[in-house]
Amino acid sequence: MTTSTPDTDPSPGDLFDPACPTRQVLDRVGGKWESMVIKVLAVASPGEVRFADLRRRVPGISQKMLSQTLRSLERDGLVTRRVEPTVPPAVHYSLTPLGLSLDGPLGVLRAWAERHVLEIEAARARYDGK
Amino acid sequence: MTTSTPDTDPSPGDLFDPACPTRQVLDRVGGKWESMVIKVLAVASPGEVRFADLRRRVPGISQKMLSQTLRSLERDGLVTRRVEPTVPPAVHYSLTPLGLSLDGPLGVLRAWAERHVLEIEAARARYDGK
DNA sequence: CCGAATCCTGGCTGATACTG
DNA sequence: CAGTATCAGCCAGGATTCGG
Repeated sequence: MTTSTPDTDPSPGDLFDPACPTRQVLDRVGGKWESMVIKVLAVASPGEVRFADLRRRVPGISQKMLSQTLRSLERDGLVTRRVEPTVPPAVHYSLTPLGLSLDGPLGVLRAWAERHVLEIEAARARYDGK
Repeated sequence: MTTSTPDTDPSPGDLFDPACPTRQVLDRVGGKWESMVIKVLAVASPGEVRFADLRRRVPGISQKMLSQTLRSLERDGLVTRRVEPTVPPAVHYSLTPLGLSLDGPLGVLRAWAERHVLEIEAARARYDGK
């Protein structure tokens, strides 16, 4: 309680800023496919993965969503796209150092999720039961 | 599958399971307001916060979204709801131990976001510029 | 093989108004 | 004060088709 007085104003303002870093990252990673693509690329890292391979490794994703996801990740500097000028063209994707560094924090979240998922499901069942 | 052979089959299958723990957590935390509410409650922890206070501390949220967010967090056992039988009624919210434990992993993500947001924005500007 | 373009739908979200 | 109900708009996401 030196200067901060949580009772009056904890001022966690950064989180509410439209340009808040956490907000931006959550918007990115919180999507339906982003985390899966990142994980697949992280597992393959530092190797590259072709579009069709990627699609096979992410069951259920459509071409559209895979393209879209990859483009947004590329835009944010998390993924590198390399086109091989053959016919038909072969496109390879890989994680940038930045993208790879994100896998750590995601891993922490994954670990938490796996450790507590049973409690969550139990709480959910309890809540729904009443 | 005891030996890991990332080249042939990394089998990250758990992530693709509809009941995948990470998926569930991301679906929860990835929402627009969940992370903010959790952070505000974590800052106040172990104290309680009233509905109106909460609303004041999450600028821009509507009553509807706050109610909805709190209910989903309560359902998953992350938040406790305590009703004081006065007139008018006063409702207090607080983080459960489970909810508080989630603030750690979220903190890791926040730290990563703050450390790398400039790189992301730079990459974005670069990508959009071309 | 890669991915862009189009159409379409369900769910999330916000604004407003109402109840206890 | 706390919460619900209703209506309307937007956008992520899926299916399909076409192009390079």
